[in-house]
Formats: sequence, C-alpha cells, structure tokens
Amino acid sequence: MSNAHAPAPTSRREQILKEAARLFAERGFHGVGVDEIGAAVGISGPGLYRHFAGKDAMLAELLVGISERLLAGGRMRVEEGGESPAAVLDALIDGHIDFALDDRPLITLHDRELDRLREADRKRVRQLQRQYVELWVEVVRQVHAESAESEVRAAVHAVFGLLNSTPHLGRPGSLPGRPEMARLLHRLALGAFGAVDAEAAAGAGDGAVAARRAG
Amino acid sequence: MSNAHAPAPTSRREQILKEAARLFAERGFHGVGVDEIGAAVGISGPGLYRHFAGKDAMLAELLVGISERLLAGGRMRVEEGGESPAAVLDALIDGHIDFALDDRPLITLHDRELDRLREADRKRVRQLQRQYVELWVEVVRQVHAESAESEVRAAVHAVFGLLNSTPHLGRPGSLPGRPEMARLLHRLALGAFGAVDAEAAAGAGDGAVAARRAG
DNA sequence: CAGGCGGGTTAGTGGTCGTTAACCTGAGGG
DNA sequence: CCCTCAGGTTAACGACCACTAACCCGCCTG
Repeated sequence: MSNAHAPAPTSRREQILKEAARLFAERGFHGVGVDEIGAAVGISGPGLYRHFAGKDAMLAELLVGISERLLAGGRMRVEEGGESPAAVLDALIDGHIDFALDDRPLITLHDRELDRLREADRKRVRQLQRQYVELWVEVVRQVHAESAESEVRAAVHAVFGLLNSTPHLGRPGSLPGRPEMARLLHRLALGAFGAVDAEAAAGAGDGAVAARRAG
Repeated sequence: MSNAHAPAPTSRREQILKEAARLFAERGFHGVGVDEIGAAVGISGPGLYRHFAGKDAMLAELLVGISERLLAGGRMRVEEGGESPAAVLDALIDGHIDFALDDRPLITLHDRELDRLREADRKRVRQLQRQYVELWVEVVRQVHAESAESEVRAAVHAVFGLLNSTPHLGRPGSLPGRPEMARLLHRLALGAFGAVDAEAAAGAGDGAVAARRAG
C-alpha cells in the first residue's frame, strides 16, 4: 500500500508474522482468514503460501519463536549473574515486562492459542515454557530460600499472569504511561514473591498481611 | 452418558451451558462445532436450537452471566462490610479465588472470547467488568490511601491476571492442592497490593524491594 | 537474449460448519 | 381418543475458508 521502495529492514516473512500475530491476538486463530492476513501486508490470500506452508505454520513459528526468545533472554540474564540473586530476579522481571509491554499480541497468543498447534510443535512450546518457568523457580528460591518449591512454582505462574495482564487493560488515560507501568509491575511482582513465604499464623480473611505494611 | 433418571437439579439449558463453557475454554469459540456441544449433552447437533437461538447466544449468556455473578458477589461482600477495609478486601480476594478455582472454564472464556460477541452484548459485559474493577479500586484505595488512583487501577487489573492464572497451571502434583493454592493466591494478591505504594527511592533493577523482606 | 525463479495473481475445489426445514414421538389434558 | 406441544431426529443448504492449480511477470545471471 504505502512503501513502494521499502528499504525493508524487515523481510517479508517477518512482516507477515507480525501482522498475523496482531490479527490472531485480536480475533483468535480460527477467527481470521488467510485473505485478511494477506490483505494486511498488501498481497492477497494465497500469496502467503510462497512464504509459509500454511496457516498453522505461521502460528507455530510465532509460538515457538516467542518461547525461544523468552527462554534465551532469561538464560542470558541468569548467566550474566547480577550482584545477588535478588538482582538477577530484578533482571528477569524487567526482561519479561519489556516483552509483555512491547509484544502484547505475542503475549496474548502465547497462552491463548497453544492448543491449536500440531502435537509436535505443542510439545516443543510446552517444553520451552517449562524450562523458562524452572529458570525463574530456581532464582526465586535463591531469594526466598525457606519457601516450598511447589509454592514457588505456583507463584511464578501467578506472577506471569500478573505481568501478562497488560493486554487486558482499557485503552484510555485512566492508566499510567509505559515507564510508570513498567516500574509498577516490577514492584507488584516483587511484592507478590515477597508474600510467598507463609507467615503461617495468618489465616484467610483477617487482613493480617494487608495490615503489616501499615505497621 | 451416566444419569438415565437424572433428578435434574440442573435444567437442560444449564447442562448445555456448562458443557459449552468447557469446550469453548478448551478449544476456543470458533474451534468447537455445535455438533460437539450437542454430543456432550447426549443430543445431536441442531437439537440445541430448541434451547438457544444460536451458538453466539450461548457464548453471550455465558459471558454476561459470569460478569453479573462476579459483580453481584463483589457488591454483596462490600455491602456486608467487614470490620475494616482490609477485611473487605480479604473477602473480595477470597470470593474471586473461589470463582477462579471452581469455574476455570468460565474464567478462561471471560478474557479470551469477549470480542466474539455482538456489539450490544459486548458493551454490556465490558460495563459489568468495569464496575467490578471500580469496586475493587475503591476498596484498595481505602487500604492504601496514599496511592494514585491510576496505579491502583492498573494494580487491580494485574492482580486479576494473577488470580486468573490458575487455568494455565500444569496438571500434575508439582503444585499445591486446592486449599493451599487458595491461601497462597490470597497472600500473593495482598503482597502485590502492598507493593503499590511506591517506595519511590527504589529504582528498577537494584532489588531493593526484594531485599526489604529480609531486612 | 535466454531462461530460471522469486513472488505474485485469479479461479476453483473440497470440506466444514451454522442454521433451517421437515418430520417424528411420547406425554399430558380435555 | 384426539390434539398439542416440548424436545428430539435427519437431510439439506449456503456460506466460508484453507489450500491448490495454473498462469504471469520482472529481475538477475550467464
């Protein structure tokens, strides 16, 4: 439509993947047709088959790609190893936040359309996800050593849910801007992890933990 | 399949809705056909049209129903008014956790298939969701008075993401059981809310908040 | 200039799916 | 005993859609 002489820093494949991700996130994998994806990149319908084996292949490449990038980024930050486990955890959190804030459609797809994959791809994605989770679990356990592993694992899942909540936010100005949002999410994640360690005395429904921060 | 002489405490409609919710959650609205829904309740295909105007109507009734129940439950707990704002917040959290743990398919649908609704239904659901969010925002602000409203609102969304993370959990025994899970989620939510108030001194990436709980 | 080929095009095809049509049956009620 | 009617059934229809076939063209290479 627009760029007739595009310097094309992004290949056609990547352009297609980006638009496909957006459309899949907006209307669901089954909800968007190949014609629409084609139209979004200026070609029409079956032209996509010059770049991908099929619609499924696009979704597979998106989900595998995102999972690999998440894991690779996490591994990198762990190996860099900060001054302390807490610093590594901070880095993990910031990395995930950047991802959630910058690649919303992918985050959405990541836990929404997994089951539309062929068995093999789904297994691969799940394996990558599991490794990513375990990466976090190890780091979190170094920061909160006295917590049970199963609770830490559940907490990691829950914090992912927290960090990945950004796509669900209403558009307008009733919410903080991107930098404030990043800092807020960081605080919330740390706050949640800090609450993993049971102050077992506190039963449910008495507001003990909420009261703590005022004390 | 099983109950040939069902005392039918649940009407046929409810039975259909329940199965439809499960299937929609598993494979997405577009991913399941009316024949499958029918088969799940022992009748086949078009028999459903004796109970619902169409597939869309089932989804609409599910989403509107869940939103109304969430809001009604929340309002009830607020009006009951505990001993303190913190106690009311505890009640809200417990209510939401019960919902997330007991009605996973609905929770999944709730933020996954909203856009498949007709304009009118979608507006209604969004309005109910917004009212539910604002209910929480008011209560949280009473507990954390010094926090900016926009940050509290974002935090509420994020905590919903945290509490609604249960459907994403891997099946096996690597996770806590239901009661432990409920208590853990409760703690995590309070921990997150407790971190809304900026200790503005702490920049990103220095682990200050994580360190706090050890100090 | 030949020719391969990357990257498009349009037309068609087979299958799936939501929905409707037409028909059936068994249980009450007058 | 008939009539109604709720709640099914199967068959068919129309739309949509992923994918294939067949064709095309501009660019680069030799």
